[in-house]
Amino acid sequence: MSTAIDRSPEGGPIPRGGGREAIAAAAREVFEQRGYHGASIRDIAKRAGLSLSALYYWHPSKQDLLAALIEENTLDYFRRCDEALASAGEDPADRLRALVKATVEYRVQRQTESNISSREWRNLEPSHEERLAGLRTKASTIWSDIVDAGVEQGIFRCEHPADARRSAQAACNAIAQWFDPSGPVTMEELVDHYTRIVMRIVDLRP
Amino acid sequence: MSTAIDRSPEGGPIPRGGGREAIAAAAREVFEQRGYHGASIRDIAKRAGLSLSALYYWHPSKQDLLAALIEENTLDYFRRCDEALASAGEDPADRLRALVKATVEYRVQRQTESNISSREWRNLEPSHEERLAGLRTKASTIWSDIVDAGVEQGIFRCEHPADARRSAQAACNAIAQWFDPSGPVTMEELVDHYTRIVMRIVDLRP
Amino acid sequence: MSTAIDRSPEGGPIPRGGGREAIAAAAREVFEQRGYHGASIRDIAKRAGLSLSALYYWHPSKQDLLAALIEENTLDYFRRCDEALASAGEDPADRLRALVKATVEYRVQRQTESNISSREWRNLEPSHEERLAGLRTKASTIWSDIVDAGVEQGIFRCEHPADARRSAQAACNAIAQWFDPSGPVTMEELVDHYTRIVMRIVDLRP
Amino acid sequence: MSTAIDRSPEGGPIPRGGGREAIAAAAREVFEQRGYHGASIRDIAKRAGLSLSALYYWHPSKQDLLAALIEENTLDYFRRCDEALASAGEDPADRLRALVKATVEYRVQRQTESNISSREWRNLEPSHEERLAGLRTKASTIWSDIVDAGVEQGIFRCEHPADARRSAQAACNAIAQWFDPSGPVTMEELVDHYTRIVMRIVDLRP
DNA sequence: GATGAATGAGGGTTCATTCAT
DNA sequence: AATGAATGAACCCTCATTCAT
Repeated sequence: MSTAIDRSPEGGPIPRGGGREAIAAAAREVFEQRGYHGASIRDIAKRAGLSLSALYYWHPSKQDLLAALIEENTLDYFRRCDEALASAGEDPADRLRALVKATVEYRVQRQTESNISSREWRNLEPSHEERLAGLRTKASTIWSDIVDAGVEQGIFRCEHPADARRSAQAACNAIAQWFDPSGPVTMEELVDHYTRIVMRIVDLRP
Repeated sequence: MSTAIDRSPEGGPIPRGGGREAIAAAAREVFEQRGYHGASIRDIAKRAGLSLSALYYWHPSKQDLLAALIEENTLDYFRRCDEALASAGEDPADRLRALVKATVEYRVQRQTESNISSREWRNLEPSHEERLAGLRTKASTIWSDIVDAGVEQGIFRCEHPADARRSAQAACNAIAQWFDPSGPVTMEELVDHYTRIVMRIVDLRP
Repeated sequence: MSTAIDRSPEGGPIPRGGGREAIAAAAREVFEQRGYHGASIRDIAKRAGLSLSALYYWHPSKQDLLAALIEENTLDYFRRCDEALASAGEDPADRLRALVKATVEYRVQRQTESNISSREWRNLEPSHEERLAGLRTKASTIWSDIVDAGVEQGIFRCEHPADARRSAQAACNAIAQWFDPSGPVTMEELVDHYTRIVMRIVDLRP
Repeated sequence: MSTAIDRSPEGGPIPRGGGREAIAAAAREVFEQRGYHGASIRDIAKRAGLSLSALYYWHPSKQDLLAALIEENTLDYFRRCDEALASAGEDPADRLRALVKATVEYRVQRQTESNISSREWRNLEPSHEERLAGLRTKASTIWSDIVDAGVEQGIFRCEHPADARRSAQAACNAIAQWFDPSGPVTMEELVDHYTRIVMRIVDLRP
């Protein structure tokens, strides 16, 4: 239901807290809907219920805002992965199941953040890209470490672990693009489906 | 027919044949590098070695240019798919192998076009989006028809065909994002790898 | 007399010619009146009777506009000096008289340009400053060459040629700041007065 | 009394005594380096080591800050002139020597202040300009009174006292623009040089 | 087929200033 | 005596687009 204030085409205004977080929340939505270059800083400010200049009080530039968002999202995802893996034991199959579960859940619960992170990396300027390069690497190694271990131990029989890893990641990441929270599929079901798919991709034999 | 050679990855205008194709070629590169909103019509004209107004002689607007590109790319991809499927027989496994082959080859040979199509659909304005909606649908059904047939016939044993189809597509489409033509992997190897992966995703049992 | 169009607080609009020169003329006036940082590119466009974007069609930036103006002014001044000196013979006293005449006339006839050049050098960004550094040097040497020659030949008896040169230049340059074209003093008188003063500064003895 | 030491030519906040003077010192530097319109009140606050709002506690606006600075500088200069003239006797030549000495010393010792005063008068808004108009006048009459007296008494033989006065002032004032405290010329030498030059400008005959 | 010149809207950003605390 | 947070106006500049030629 739209409010009297014309600031939000859908979902109502977002007065979730003081400046900094209100802006971040608004930026997440606008960046997701319009993309980095299609998003105007004025839209973000309006959506946040703040003036244009207030935005600059909290964030030095549109770029920094994007970089901050991406960094925050990525760290949040890693935190979830690390927690899941910490209680997953040593077995590569168990670890991979935990990683798939953490990833699918993140893609579903943090759909907006997932889409921003995957689409807008390319719009980071060199300085930020370099600063965050380590995160990109980790996003790959967190998967390949497990897949490689499983292959080494003979648990996963896929012949091309690199492509298997890329396929598994691509499949899980794509969820954020099409998942409809109001649709019939639950997150638990998705976790189940994608766990099976990924296990077949790496060719786990029982 | 445009060749693989007429691509200049960085800098320098492209004094290809006549206006229309020069503009399309330039637009492909600029849209891929900067994204639709990040790309300026001036950049495209400059890259095409033409004046700004010449561009408007051939294309009525930036939007139309994008829509034309996406449509062209998609039709090209479908042509390849249709050809491959025409000579593939009736067996769902054979047909899926043919589709994977056509898709992987397209992602490798038409990397730029692939990336534009997947990234920039969202920047089509409603009128164009509606006009091209059928293409989007076909991009799914071309896969799901085969997967569903295979499942029905008991050839593919995957329990969740919709998710299997999405995973297979996501895996193949992602190739355009990371493939490095100067890297060690050949297209033929990729076709082989991804065929195996997709067959495992749909759970083909020999 | 002000016109119906509200674009010029004084002096009426300046439709002296096509884009480029109209802008330069407007920029000269606005830069002189408000200084570089105090001048807004919008004011300049309005004064030139053009849109804001037309200005950018002709000049890539406010900085370039300033640099172009300064360069143009300075070259114009040097042209006058060179002509005057070319027909002045070898005698340092004659040459200095010619230089004073050329300078005073330029300060009077090109008052606006003179003031911009002297005040706004400091607002040139490094790249432009470096490019134009040679002009700055010449503006000094054109004077000091003559003064030094006169001192060497015993014609000028001033003990401190460097300070004499600086004083003479400062005196002549200041004219542009206070000269009132509607006042009682004519340019010819000024040339006469300042010639005498400069001759005394370098201590010419008859 | 402020000393010559409390000047930090580049960078670093200035944690001098209390707010008011810290701000004035910072403003002097920033106004000199960037000019009134090029200077930002934020730069000044930062340089003063204070918050933006603290600056507004002490000075009601950027304009007032500029006016206060100019007034202070000018009064300081006049104080020095008056002291010098008070102990100079009645002879116009002696008085002129004293004025040159006081002026050159001020231009050298208060280079920043000199440059602000000469460059930024034009950026005073009408109300302040009117209030300080008397100071501008005095800056002229303090020189012309002496020159005129000398001419009347037949001590100075220059034919055009007004231009002589302007030239002398321009020569002395320019010192602040080029003087390099780390250079080879001492202030005492400069006083000597410029005294001779001014005496020749007014055509003192021994 | 193609151009040079121009435009109005909007881009990101900085400004001097204010106000509750 | 000083601050952090916020504002509206204005900044320089770039955008997609148009139009007479």
